[in-house]
Amino acid sequence: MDSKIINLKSKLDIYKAMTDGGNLADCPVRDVIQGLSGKWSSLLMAALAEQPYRFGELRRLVPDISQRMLTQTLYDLQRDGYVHREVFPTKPPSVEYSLTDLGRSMFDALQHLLQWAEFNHDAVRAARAGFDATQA
Amino acid sequence: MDSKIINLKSKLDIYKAMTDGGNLADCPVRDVIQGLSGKWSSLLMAALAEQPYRFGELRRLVPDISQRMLTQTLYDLQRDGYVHREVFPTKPPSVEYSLTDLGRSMFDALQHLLQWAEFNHDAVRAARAGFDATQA
DNA sequence: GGTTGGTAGTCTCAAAAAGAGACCAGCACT
DNA sequence: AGTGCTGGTCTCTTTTTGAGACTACCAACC
Repeated sequence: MDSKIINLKSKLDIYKAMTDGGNLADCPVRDVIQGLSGKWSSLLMAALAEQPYRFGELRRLVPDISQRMLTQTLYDLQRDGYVHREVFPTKPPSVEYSLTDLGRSMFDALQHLLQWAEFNHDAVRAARAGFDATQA
Repeated sequence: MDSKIINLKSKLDIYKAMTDGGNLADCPVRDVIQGLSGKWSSLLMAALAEQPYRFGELRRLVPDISQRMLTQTLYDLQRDGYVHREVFPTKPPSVEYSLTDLGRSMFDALQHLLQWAEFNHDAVRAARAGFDATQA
């Protein structure tokens, strides 16, 4: 009887230890990553890493983003300290977005993933095709 | 008269050149990144990078994921070739998920970003607090 | 032999997020 | 006066996500 109880107990302990020890569920990483895991975040970071852009330029540069999502994603990136927003009081006032130091630092890390993606997208596409074939 | 037309034209050309030349909107990177930009993808990758897990183990390991999203995210990761799914015909059949070589390769790149996040989450939290203060 | 608990999921419905597109005010050029 | 540019906001619809009930099978327990 006890053997089973011990089994169960040790299992729970293992899970608890994992949750505490692993860096999976504890907030710091997730808290930061969630801000970058949006559909447009990495794309806009890549754009702004190249050079500063104005709102309308970004909209034209990424034609399939809606104004609403562009506004909101830039707002989120600004809030997290990656992007600097500067308003110029020209006749039609223009707004320029640029990376902060923190943003550039983060983009350096993100860059690895982007390069991996560029390099291995054939492998991923092949995997998808193969998977879909076996499922059909 | 012509000067303005030329201005407009050159502007359009610039945008066009950007769209073609930049790696922002062209699909290869986006196609791959979108698969990783889900809310749970990087978290599950981190878990499986540590060791293989079974379905129920992952569910307990990440308590705030719903079964639906766990099923679907694992499915997507498997489809993109990052995760291997193996069914063991035990009495209650168990399913083990593990990283493929492609998955490990991708996680190496992702790891940079995760480490950056762990290292800089104080700066990000500070930026958020400061931003929220000025907006209030 | 009926209850409980473990396996890995699916199904349905509500809530949240994203996309599409109208609308705004102000100014410049025609 | 009409058109187009600036950077947005507002509303409506569609998609995605989350919460949780439900399936089916088996094993142990009472």
